[in-house]
Order: sequence, then C-alpha cells, then structure tokens
Amino acid sequence: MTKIIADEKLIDEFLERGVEAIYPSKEAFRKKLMSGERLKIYEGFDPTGPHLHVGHAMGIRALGILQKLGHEVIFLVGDYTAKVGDPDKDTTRKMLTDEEIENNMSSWKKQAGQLIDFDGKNPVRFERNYKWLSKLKLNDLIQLMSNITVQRMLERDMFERRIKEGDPIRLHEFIYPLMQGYDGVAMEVDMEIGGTDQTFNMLVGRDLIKSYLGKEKFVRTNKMMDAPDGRTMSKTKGNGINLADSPEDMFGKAMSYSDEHILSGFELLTDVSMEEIEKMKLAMEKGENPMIFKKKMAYEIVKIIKGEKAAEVAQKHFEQVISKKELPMDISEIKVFIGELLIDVLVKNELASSKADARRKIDQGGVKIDNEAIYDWQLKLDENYSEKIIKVGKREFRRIKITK
RNA sequence: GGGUCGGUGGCGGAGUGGUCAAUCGCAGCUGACUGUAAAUCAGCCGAUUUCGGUCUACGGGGGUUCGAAUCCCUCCCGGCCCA
Repeated sequence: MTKIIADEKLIDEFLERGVEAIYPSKEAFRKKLMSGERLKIYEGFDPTGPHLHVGHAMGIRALGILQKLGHEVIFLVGDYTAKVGDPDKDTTRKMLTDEEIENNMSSWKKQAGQLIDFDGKNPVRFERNYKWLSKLKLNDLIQLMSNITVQRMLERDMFERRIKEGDPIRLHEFIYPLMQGYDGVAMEVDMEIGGTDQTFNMLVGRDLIKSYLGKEKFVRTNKMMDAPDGRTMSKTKGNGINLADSPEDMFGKAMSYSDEHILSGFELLTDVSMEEIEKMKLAMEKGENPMIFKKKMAYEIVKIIKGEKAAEVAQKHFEQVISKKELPMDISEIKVFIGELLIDVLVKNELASSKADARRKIDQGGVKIDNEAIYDWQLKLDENYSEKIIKVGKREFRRIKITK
C-alpha cells in the first residue's frame, strides 16, 4: 500500500495554482487530502487530435502532484467518448473513425510521460474508456439518461447559444456528458480534474456518482491558457504549444504570445513562484522591456516539459536564428538530384505546399540560397549548389546534398 | 407531415445570367520594420502550365442558354414556424 503524504506545500499548490474552482469547496478537499485516505483521481483526454499541448500540461502536472502525494492517479484516454465528440461551441463535432482515434492517441503516453510517471512505485494508470463504455446496453443507457433532465442539459451555455443562433444540436450530443460522467462511476473516482470548459460535464458526473455510488466526487477546474494566436488552445485546431514539439518550436511559439499573456503564462505554464511573478509585473509596469520576461517565460515553459538543458539550447537557437538572423546549429540535409528544379525540391521536402506556393515564395523573396534571395523560379540545382543552405521564410533551413 | 428560408473556398460571410477562381473578414504564407515567430505596414493566398493557356470548384444529378454560383427540374441535407 502506498503511503499517503500530507505535504501542505504541495497540497496548497494543488488547491491554488491555476485553479479556477474546486467543487464543492477547496476546504472540503483539503480536509480529504489531509485525512490520510488514499484517493482516486483522474483526468480524461479525448483523442480528437494528435497533440497534447501545454494547456493539458496544467492538468497533467496537477495529477503529478497527487501522484507524489501517494494517491491513485489515472490518465484516461477518451477513445470511446471521442467517437461521439464533446459538443463544440458552434458545431457538432464530426465523428471520428477508430483509425483516426488510434492515430491520434498513439504517442500520448510518451507525451504525457514527460510530466508524470507511468512506472515506478506508484505508477499513473493509463486507461481507455472504451473498456466500459463499449459494454453499456440500451438498458444501462436509459438508466443513465434518467438521471438528468432535458432542462439541465439545455442550461449548458453552448447549447443555449446554438439554439439562439439556430445552429443544429443533434441528440447524441446530449449523451456526451453522461458518458463522461459514467467514466467516473466505472472507475469509482474521488476526483476529476479538467479545464473550465469541462465544468458542466464534470458536474453532471458529480450527480451520477452520488446517485450510483452514493459518494462525493470532487471536481477541480483549471484556468484555461489561450494559444499564442489568442484563440483557445485546441487539439482540433492544432494551434497550441504541443508537448511533442521540439524545444525550439515550443520556445518560438511561446515567444509569439502577445505581451499581455506573459503573466498568465508564468502562472499557468511554469513553476515560477507567485512572488516572483508579482515582481516581474511591477518591473514591467515601471517600463522594463517585456521581451526580457517573455524570453524567461518561454524558457520556463520549455524547461518544465523538456528539461533545463533543452530550454537553454532552445533559447540560444532563438537568439541566433530569429534575433540575429544567423544560421542554426543543426541543419538537416535534403537530397537533390542534379538538374532538379528548385520548385520541385521545395515541394518534395514540404517547404512549400504546391508548385504554385513554391513559386509564390520565390517571387516574394522568401527563398534564399546561402543568404541570397533567388527570384528565378526556373532555377535548376546542380553540383555548384552542393552543401549550400536553402532558407525558406524566416526559419526553415536545409543543406543541399547533391546526388546522382 | 405542411409551410417557409437556406446549403458558396480551412472558417465566417458577399454575390442572384457574362468583366466570377468568386467582394470582404478571420486563419495561413512572404516581405519590411522591431524588442519577438508580438504589434504595425505591404504583398500573396485553387491546381497545373512549354506562361499563351488549361483543368477543377459555389450540396448531388439533370436541363435551359453562345454563356450558370446565379434560371428550371429533381434528389439529398439543415434552420424556423405549424401539426
């Protein structure tokens, strides 16, 4: 039996940092954590896209704290719920095929494994809800549905909005929260963690657990971090800073946050203490260059996922390539046949999405060889271009390797 | 089931017989600038081309016409109202 640790500092962090709310209350859950009882906690992730992002990392790190405290933690993949799709703001989600789902989740264990431990003395359990949801019979479903009213369903703000806008809502979308709630019943959990967008679903789950198991499920909702483009970070849109991104990419994406996001980025995505964040806030108000702090934020974000070394390398890469416009350290090679058209080379190596796109980039001075813009889209590459560096846009570099 | 309105590019949304590969906004791309892959500004933004064109595309199919996203028929799908 794993020993339960009641480390008040860790508990405080779990209850406060990046937390929007805890239901029924923070104090109630603190008591629970201090009681010595071993709790079962989970967060679910639907494989609607291949990438987990730093927004998910918030929840995953929270799970990590509970793992450290000795509780039983479950990382649940919603492979069955993903089929139905959590209702979206303005559209019905498309239903995914088994294959898409498998693809999307194929590396999740690895991605999440950067933050929590799936092995060791108190391993995080990796589960899929296919295990129980696929076994539900119509009878079970009817019983499940009888627990909740249509009125309650319609309260969900996105449904309300879609009704007002005249956007269709399909009946199966109502089943989603019930399926998610049933996960908690099947696993008999004591707590669920999720973003504020999951509040409704998680609270429905609270009712279900009360009714099926007669116990209380606590709910922790996380604040949500915007994506660098200012929209919601989303698996489906793919606009987030992804856990599978290279450190360099993560750093760059983090740098593209607008200045207003710096402080919340520190709070939600890094371990930097709240006191320090407050100091930075004052410094910026006094007129210090926000760029300095944004770089630190980017560094800390990379550090938390990829480690200190990778963060240092990423920062150097950014300063060298973006700030100073120098060549990066590592440049991957591409094979080029003698006499091959530059346009074809760009397309073949995914530096352009089509020949027309390649031509446009060339026309606009976006393609350089050894730092010299090429404007001739009919250019053929030959031996003279061996070992030269092609640069496309601001940050794609390739070394030419001529082959016969 | 009846009535009515509608289905346009990754998304939102104009266009109602020719100058429509389709106004515009968002997203994306390239450049300039900078403190950044921020903001701002400029350009680009279906594919293919021997750069003359050619092909595919406005829910699907068929038709009218020299010519259709635009008109007609039919089918499919959705919103709203009524039952």
